[in-house]
Amino acid sequence: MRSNDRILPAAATLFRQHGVSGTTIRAIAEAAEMLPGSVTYRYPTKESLVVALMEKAVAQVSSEVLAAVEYVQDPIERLRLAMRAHLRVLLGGDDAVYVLLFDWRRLPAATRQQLSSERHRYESIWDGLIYAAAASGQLVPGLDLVLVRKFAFGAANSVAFWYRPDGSRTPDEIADAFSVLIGLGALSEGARSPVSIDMYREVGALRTVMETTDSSGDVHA
Amino acid sequence: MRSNDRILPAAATLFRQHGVSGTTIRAIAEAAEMLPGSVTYRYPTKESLVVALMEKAVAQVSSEVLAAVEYVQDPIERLRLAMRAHLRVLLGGDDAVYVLLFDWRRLPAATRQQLSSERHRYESIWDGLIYAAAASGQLVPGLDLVLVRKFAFGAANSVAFWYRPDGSRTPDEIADAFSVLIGLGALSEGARSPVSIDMYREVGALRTVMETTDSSGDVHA
Amino acid sequence: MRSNDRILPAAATLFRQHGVSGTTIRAIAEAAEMLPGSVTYRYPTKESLVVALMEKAVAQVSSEVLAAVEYVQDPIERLRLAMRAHLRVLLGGDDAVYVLLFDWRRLPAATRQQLSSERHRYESIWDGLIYAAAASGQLVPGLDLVLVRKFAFGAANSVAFWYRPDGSRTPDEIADAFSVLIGLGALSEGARSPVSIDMYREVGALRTVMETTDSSGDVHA
Amino acid sequence: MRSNDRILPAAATLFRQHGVSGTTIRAIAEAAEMLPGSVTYRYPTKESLVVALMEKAVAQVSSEVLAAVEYVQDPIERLRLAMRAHLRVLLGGDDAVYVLLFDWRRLPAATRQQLSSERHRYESIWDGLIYAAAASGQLVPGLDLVLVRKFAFGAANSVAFWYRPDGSRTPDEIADAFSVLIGLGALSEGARSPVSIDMYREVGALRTVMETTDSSGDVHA
DNA sequence: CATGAATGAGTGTTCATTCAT
DNA sequence: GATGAATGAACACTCATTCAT
Repeated sequence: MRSNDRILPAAATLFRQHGVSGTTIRAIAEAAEMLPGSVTYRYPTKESLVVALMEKAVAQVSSEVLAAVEYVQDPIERLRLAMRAHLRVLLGGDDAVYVLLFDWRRLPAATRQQLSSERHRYESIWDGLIYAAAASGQLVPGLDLVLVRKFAFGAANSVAFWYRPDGSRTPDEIADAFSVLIGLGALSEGARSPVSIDMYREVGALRTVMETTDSSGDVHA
Repeated sequence: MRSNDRILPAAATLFRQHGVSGTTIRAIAEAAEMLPGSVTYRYPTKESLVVALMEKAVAQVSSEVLAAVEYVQDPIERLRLAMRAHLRVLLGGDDAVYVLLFDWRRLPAATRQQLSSERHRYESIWDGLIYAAAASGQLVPGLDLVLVRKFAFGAANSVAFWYRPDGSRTPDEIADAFSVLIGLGALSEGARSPVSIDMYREVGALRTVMETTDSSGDVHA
Repeated sequence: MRSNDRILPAAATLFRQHGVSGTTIRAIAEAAEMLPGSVTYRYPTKESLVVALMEKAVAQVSSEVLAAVEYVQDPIERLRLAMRAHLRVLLGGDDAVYVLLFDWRRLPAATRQQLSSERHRYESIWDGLIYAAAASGQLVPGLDLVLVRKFAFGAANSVAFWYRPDGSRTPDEIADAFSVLIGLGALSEGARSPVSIDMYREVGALRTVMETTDSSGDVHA
Repeated sequence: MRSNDRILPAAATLFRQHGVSGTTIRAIAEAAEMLPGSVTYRYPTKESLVVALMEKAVAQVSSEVLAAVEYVQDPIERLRLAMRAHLRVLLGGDDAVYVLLFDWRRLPAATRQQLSSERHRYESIWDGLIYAAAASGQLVPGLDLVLVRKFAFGAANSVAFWYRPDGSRTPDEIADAFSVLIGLGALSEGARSPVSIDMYREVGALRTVMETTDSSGDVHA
């Protein structure tokens, strides 16, 4: 039980960096300061390691999101807090969540099946939040809620591609901005007033910012 | 000159399904109805295949987006049409774009460097579109354009995770729905919610809907 | 620890027969009654195998030569005994020394560098022996010692090309004959010509003799 | 017939540097500024290339040695001139001879058989020279002539390992020194007079010389 | 004559996994 | 619990050779 603590984080970090199939048991063992045989001793197959990692990740993000909205009633506020919690976990340094996000599609079908109940539990949480917000009439009317949900998650999870801890915005600030975009259709509100000169500057700086954040390997294409 | 045509699509499809490191040259050769040595004859290394694929992908998506906006003046309409073109290419069956999107981060740094100029060219197209929209005064002033852009691309690209050609919505409908969500255009018919709010009463029902669209292996956790 | 003992001799024998680049890891594994992966497990690269082999060879020939001259004072006798020891090791069945001799030039420069200190140590032994003989005044003065040394080693090492264990002369006899040729010692029995000058009258007869000793694949062209 | 001129020298040079099995048809083609298929067009197999090369080499060295001794009668002088001619060809830049020397043992038995008549013709030349010298009574008495011959060739051919065109001795000078050592048993002659101080200097310099000549990849062990 | 696309056997090496210790 | 030697299938890649053009 002791070295378990070392294997899982080491595997998560490597999986995040190189993907599951791009990571070797040897590399995990080395990062965990063990021998390959010892890793296999605890996790008989590579897949079992992935499963353990994903179970841990979904449990963590679920509990964090639930805790965040626990004492709040307003549906929109609940969505906002949930988004904050989701991004906090995603960006907060736990590499396990990345694996859950970006290697899920490439897991063998059998493994996906095995993990689906945990994932469904987390998705149900969000389903409830979105349903409640829609039922309260505070979301963009007329849109397919399923589509809204997919867009929201896609955008939120893609933050992991470009977020850098030393950047200018905190996870909470990013989450709040996204909540506005999802929940209010913000761009459509208000008059089509001319933009200020300041905005030009910002757009002019856009490329520069992208160059900077891009060094982490992100693709915005 | 003849088999070149077969290698690239075969590789793209397999890369999309299993990732670059999860795809073997042998598998590509088999899919292209060749021998492994013949694949290596044309693309001396696996990486050169990836590079060729990405170059093709970015060239294609660039030209499609440029063509889509060519004869349109209104900046908002241009953005909306660009999003349509982007999603059309992304979802339209050319697996190469998937690779560009989802394996970029795991490419060796040297390879990324090699491709970065092409990618930047495409990103510049979007920068120009966004800049023009902002300059025309048709966007809500005061918004963080960088975040809006990241949100939009994250959401748009994530469609690739769950889109299925046999689904109920075309790429254009999805693109329009997204444009509406972020306030750029009118709601197209297909993007309207096919179900009433009443349907969502039971969260359990929502889950069923998701399972259907999700079976492609997407994870929104 | 167990199979290590089998890999090195197997590799030495094959390297000697087919050269380093003409020998496959698979062939070595087969000769050592293992699987290719097991050979690579112990010697991660082919080159590391060559290095290990050469290190072993030079250590062995060094210690044998040093042991042979240990209790002898006369510089000429020391040279004669050293030549005996050198040929004994070279011809004595340890194929590793062959590799050291005949594949050295084709090793990658980096590998040669890695091994050069060991080789130099052995060469220094001979330098010392030659220097002492010269200093004792027992060599013909005025000779180019450098050329003598090169001649001696060239001739001695070339014995490996044609020597056969089942031949009529022992390594010691060959060594003594060479010592006589270059004026270092008395003629041993075995090195005396087994045939009279008369036998050479017919050059055709000489050819027959050569063919017999030459069948190991030597070329004197 | 035109590009033949390019293939053979290119192959010889590469064979010398990396050995026959260490040289690829691709590399030869590249050095000859052709394509791999074009090399195979002229020499259907790699082995046929080796055979052509060796035939050329042995023809050349044979004719040069025969020409050198043509008008000379004295057996010892004939040996000396033959050694000069042999070394001149060996060191004179024609890489083909190297192949004949150092890869002969590793040729397939069938190929060796195919070339043996040419080789035998050259060896017979030397057999005649040595026999005549022995019959004239001018060689070291009592030694096995076959052994003398083997030593002489071994020493002479090993010069190729360390000779450098920019060195301090010409091929002819080296050949003459070797002729003395073979033909006269020079070291045994004369009184055992003390060596001069100059000789110490020379021996002291031995190591330095070796270091220098060694950079070509020679091993004297 | 020469090309170069294609082959298929083979290369050195990797890797998840097993198992005796 | 943990080790590390050993496995054997698989991997990316190489290579001499073939052959239609």
